[in-house]
Amino acid sequence: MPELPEVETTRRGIAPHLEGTRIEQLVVRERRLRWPLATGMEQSVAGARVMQVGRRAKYLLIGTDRGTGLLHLGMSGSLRVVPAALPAARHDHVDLVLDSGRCVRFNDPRRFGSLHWLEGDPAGHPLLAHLGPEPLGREFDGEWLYRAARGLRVAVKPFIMNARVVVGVGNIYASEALFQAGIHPRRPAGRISLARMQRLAAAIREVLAAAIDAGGTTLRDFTDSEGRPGYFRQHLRVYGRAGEPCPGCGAPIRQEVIGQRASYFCHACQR
DNA sequence: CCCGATTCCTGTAGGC
DNA sequence: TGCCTACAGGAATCGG
Repeated sequence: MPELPEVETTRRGIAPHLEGTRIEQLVVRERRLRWPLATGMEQSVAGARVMQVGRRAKYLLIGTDRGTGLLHLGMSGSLRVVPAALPAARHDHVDLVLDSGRCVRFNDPRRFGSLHWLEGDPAGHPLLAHLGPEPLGREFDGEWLYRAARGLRVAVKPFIMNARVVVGVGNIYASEALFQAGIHPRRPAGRISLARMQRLAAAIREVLAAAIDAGGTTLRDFTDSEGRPGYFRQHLRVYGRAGEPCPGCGAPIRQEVIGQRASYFCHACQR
């Protein structure tokens, strides 16, 4: 399930293969992704030289001399760097065929991913324009969270998963960060003190940074650009551990649905 | 504006 | 063993 650490792991894996190369061809086998691929995208992309591979929220931005590829992995998407001649497998929807003889291959069984080709400033695109700060960036801190939460009654877990508040925090890391901060996931966001929001912001940063260091979390699908899983799963303290003892106090970890998402927490340690 | 519910999709796990 | 159903989840969008 690609969240920010998995997308960043993917970015780091593909960037050295893409930067400085030319995209000879865009091969599309399936246009029906989260949004249908624009007709004519193949013609727009062919021949573009990749300048840099960036990331904003969970989007990868492939910056070229003639436009920007905006790619989202959805929840089951992955990118792999493979020889261009390797036969495509099931769910291999798109190839970026490079002049190096390799290609970057997008596989996505559930097709929640997306690919757009942007000409002009990517930041102005509707999908990017209203995003909140990067959790590992300078403008994100407890004060930001505290201010954003004024007057809100929504539970803090969906609050931190809202991309207008802060980007990149998905279901797994939301549960982990709230556990680390000692905050109950159902607590109304607007009823959390500044001091506790500072703990929460620190926890979000720490959890995400540690997950990036581990190459992301592989629950089922996720692999990096060379097909390897991430190793953060073994560091998860509450996610997916319903009934197991809390690492803090030993009480059983609870699983409840909050905001239509499975949430894991310790009723004793998180208030 | 706020917020909960719904929607897209398919592989997998669990129940019987 | 095999069938059927429920569930997983990012995030846009809808409805109240």
